[in-house]
Amino acid sequence: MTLEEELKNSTPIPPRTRAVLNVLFTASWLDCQMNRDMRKYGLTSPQYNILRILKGSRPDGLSVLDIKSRMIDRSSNVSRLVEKLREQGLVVRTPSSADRRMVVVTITDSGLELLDKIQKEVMSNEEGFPGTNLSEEEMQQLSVLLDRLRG
Amino acid sequence: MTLEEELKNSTPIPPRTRAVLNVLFTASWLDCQMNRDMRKYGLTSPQYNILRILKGSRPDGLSVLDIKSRMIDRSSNVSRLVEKLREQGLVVRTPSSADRRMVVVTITDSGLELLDKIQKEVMSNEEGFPGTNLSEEEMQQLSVLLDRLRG
DNA sequence: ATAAAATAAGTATTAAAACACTTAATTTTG
DNA sequence: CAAAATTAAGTGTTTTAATACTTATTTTAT
Repeated sequence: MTLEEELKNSTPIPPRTRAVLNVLFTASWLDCQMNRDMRKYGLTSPQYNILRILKGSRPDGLSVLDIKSRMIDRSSNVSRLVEKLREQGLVVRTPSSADRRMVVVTITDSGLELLDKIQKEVMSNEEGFPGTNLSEEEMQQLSVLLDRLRG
Repeated sequence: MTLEEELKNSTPIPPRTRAVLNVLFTASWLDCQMNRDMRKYGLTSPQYNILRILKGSRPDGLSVLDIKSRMIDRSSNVSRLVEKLREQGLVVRTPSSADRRMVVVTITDSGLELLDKIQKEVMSNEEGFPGTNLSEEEMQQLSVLLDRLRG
């Protein structure tokens, strides 16, 4: 379905505007799917995002600011999101002894298990996620265009 | 700047995941810019979106549900957004005589003026918006890939 | 014609985002 | 070394989003 069909637009949209709207619309569509999928596991999509980041920085963990700088949506309030994850036992907060302002956040075994389970069940599910619509090369091409769009 | 640089990712991300993250990240970046620009005019980005939709459906206007179906972010609460716009005199709500459940929303002259002003000042501003980073063909190519990604 | 189902809009409530502000610790500078 | 500036994390407050629910109207089915 093209963007014009999705947005029921009668008049054709100029290419640049169309590309911008399409990025926004596709992201909203993806986020909606992700939130729906994550919900089953008691997570929101930014919470999932944090777990994914922390998995990649094992076993050291990351400070709150480091997490923030790696997040997709940088306007998120990381302190509160981390606290929610901590309540569920998915991460641990360790005050840093080197710099006592800092707190190092680490993913727990339980958090890793949940993340692996989600990635196994959801991300690899062809229906639940953008699957075989684009080839691997086209996926790469898409990323190149997006990287360049941002300048 | 590539996504890996933006997200400070040490390990390379597989193409499919990278494309998905890239769409989400780029959209967040765009939305952030839009919100910053719209703010000067007393609008949020979904409010701007509604004005843009209503401009395209002059002079008939649209029902609340029709607006919703044309919006980028379909989870928005259109009733309340329309009410905000009405308070600012940018749209008018007219109860439909054919179906008294329906309300037809129309953009006012004042709304049109504001929209034109924004599009003139912001959207055409090369700095303020994704400008010449991609050629027109590449913009089209990007849209084609995104349309296909959604299936 | 009437009861049941469906639809449109709006609202109430809860959860989350946005934004500025506070506190505590560290670094810089004079 | 001490005061000022900077940095890290967290909190308070106001908006906004998400979800389910309510009301009014219209359509469908009996």
